Amino acid sequence: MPVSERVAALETRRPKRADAARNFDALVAAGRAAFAEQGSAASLDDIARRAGVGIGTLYRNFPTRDDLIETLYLGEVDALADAADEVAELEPWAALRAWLDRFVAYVGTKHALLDGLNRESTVLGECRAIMLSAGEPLLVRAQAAGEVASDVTIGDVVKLVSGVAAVAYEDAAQRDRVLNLAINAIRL
Amino acid sequence: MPVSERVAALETRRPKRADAARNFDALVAAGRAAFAEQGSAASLDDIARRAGVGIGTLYRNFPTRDDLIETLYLGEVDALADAADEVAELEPWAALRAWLDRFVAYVGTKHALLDGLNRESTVLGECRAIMLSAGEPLLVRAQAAGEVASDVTIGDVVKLVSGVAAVAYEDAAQRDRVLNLAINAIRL
DNA sequence: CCTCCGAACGGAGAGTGCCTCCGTTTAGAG
DNA sequence: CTCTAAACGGAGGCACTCTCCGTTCGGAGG
Repeated sequence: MPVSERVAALETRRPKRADAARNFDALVAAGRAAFAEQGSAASLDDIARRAGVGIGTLYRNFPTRDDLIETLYLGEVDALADAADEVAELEPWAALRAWLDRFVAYVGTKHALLDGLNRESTVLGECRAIMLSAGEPLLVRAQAAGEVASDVTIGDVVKLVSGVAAVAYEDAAQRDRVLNLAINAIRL
Repeated sequence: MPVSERVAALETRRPKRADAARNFDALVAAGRAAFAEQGSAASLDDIARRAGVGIGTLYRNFPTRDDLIETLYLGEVDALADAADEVAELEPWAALRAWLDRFVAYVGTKHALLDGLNRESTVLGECRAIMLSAGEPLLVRAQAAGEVASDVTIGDVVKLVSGVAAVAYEDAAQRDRVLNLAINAIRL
């Protein structure tokens, strides 16, 4: 099943009545903005206010805080899966490396994604799986080209890189140094 | 200045009047227990209750939530600094590796420590510095023995390892695989 | 041993956030 | 245009953080 379909299958949340769909979209937009600004501590009351709907409406669409986060997360996973296609024409190692860099950059701005990566949840698990299957061909190709150890899995690589990407560094130079260290660790 | 003194210098919080000192200790013990059980979401009300003191007393000793966390953190840093001495007699690489393993194990159980590692704060900054100077000799020795690349700093190593230690893994095997990957990344 | 005062105590209450419940409104099918 | 099921939204209950201040008590001085 292609990625787009797998993502669509998870998007069953969006209601069909015109007003409800409008509110759903407003909530997602407000949620995205709030989490970007205030990190994972964003207040749901505040998100409802920004979206111009009552708190009740927020909770009807997203019964728990995690439900909302899951929906936001879905969009980000989607973007990451697209990135895997975009780098497909590069040389094997360069392609994998470029995707991982993209992953790191993405994770840096959207910190909520990282929290999600470690969280327990059916939807989030499926998201993780979607992302891993987007990256896997890149890893396999690099392994086939003899550039990466054959005993690492895409799951290992993502855990490694996401762990390193989550840390707060002194400065950009240290960040790059450590990130290089980590990514080169899988290289033969 | 030896580690014990640097730690002591940060312990100026503890009050001197008998009842106050008793309460301070009770709060620290309760805090340690609560954070161990419930993670970083532990409630301060609950901690005060466990310690058998009023919430007011908690706040007098620790004006903010972070003040309490800092104090708990201090004890953990202390333990890690001791660990560096304990492994000093091993071979250069083995000693560094053993200390990092200890670090990872510690961080695994006391998750609050990791949050602290990334947080902005004077006291926490000093704690970090204490921990780094405890680990540095081990790294330098391994570098002198030609076992570790000479251009990595102890700061880099700790960031790398703590990032990787913070991730939630599928199982212990994956955790070990990725951890090995990361630690061997600095090896020559 | 007693007095006394400033340090320490502790809990009521204000502020804020999460989430539920239910009376009111409204989209859109017939 | 009517009518009903779906959607709305905010008041209110509960939990937690933090402040404020009247009450208690440790321990120094007599």
